[in-house]
Amino acid sequence: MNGRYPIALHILTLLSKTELELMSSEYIAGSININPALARKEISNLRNHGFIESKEGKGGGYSLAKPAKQITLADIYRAVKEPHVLGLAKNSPNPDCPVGKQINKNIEELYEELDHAFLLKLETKTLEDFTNQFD
Amino acid sequence: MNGRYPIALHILTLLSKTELELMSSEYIAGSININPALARKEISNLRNHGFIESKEGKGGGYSLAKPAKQITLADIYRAVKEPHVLGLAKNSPNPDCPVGKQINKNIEELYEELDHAFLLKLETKTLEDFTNQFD
DNA sequence: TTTACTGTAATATTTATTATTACAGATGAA
DNA sequence: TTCATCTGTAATAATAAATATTACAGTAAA
Repeated sequence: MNGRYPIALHILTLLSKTELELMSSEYIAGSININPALARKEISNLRNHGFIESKEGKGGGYSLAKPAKQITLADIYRAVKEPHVLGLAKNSPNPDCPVGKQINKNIEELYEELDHAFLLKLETKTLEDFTNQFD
Repeated sequence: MNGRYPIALHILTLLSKTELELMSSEYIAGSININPALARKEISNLRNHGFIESKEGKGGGYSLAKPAKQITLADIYRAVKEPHVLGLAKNSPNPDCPVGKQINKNIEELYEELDHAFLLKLETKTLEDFTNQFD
């Protein structure tokens, strides 16, 4: 997996911690130490998932769209997730091999189960729980 | 994450399924549909972790080093794993930001807990369980 | 001593991720 | 109205990671 999950978590933590009305993408990007355009891209995704509200124009910026207590870490995961927690090989296994011809189905089933267990754990934690760990 | 986990699982499934004494890297690579050198590289890693035995020279090849029942999917995960199930950002967050200066510690703690829960689930499944799903 | 394997390194290629640049559109304020 | 400041998004470039390829030394059986 790539760095999208920690970045999303960072963004949402910032928004849940600020007393300011709106926070700019420049400040957010500066805190994470990434490019503002990249920050806006991830923010845009999080906004589409209903976590963030934005206001355009001068004095615009971002804020949480709902209380941190109502956002679980599983919700955030689903907003940025890869197809599966464990990686997928992009090869097409050999259909003439007894193992090759069945392995994709069996891996798929295993992964479904693992993803489910993983989300169950993430479900128990809210953004508020996470941000409460900060001073 | 990348395709190493499914590849490792594929290799070990093949070895647990074959009645042949030794299986060649060429056959293994052919079943997965990857390059033999890449297969040998992952095999080499799995051998270092005690899952596979190899024999060099003419008529050489690979076999399981211990019964599939004694290998859990968690063992395999640990042999190929990334630092964490969820991705890490490689950026250094801004130390002048109250959130930025603490987030790495808090993410690290979260990830430890998630990895632990994830491994607990993988621990319940053996390679034998997985290979039993094949005809 | 030839043949068929593994072991491993070096290199090339491809793909994925991240960064950069650019600019249209929105909004508030002078 | 017009300027300044912000978001939204696309296009492109740069970098990094994953994978493929090639090569060949070492080993062991026939």
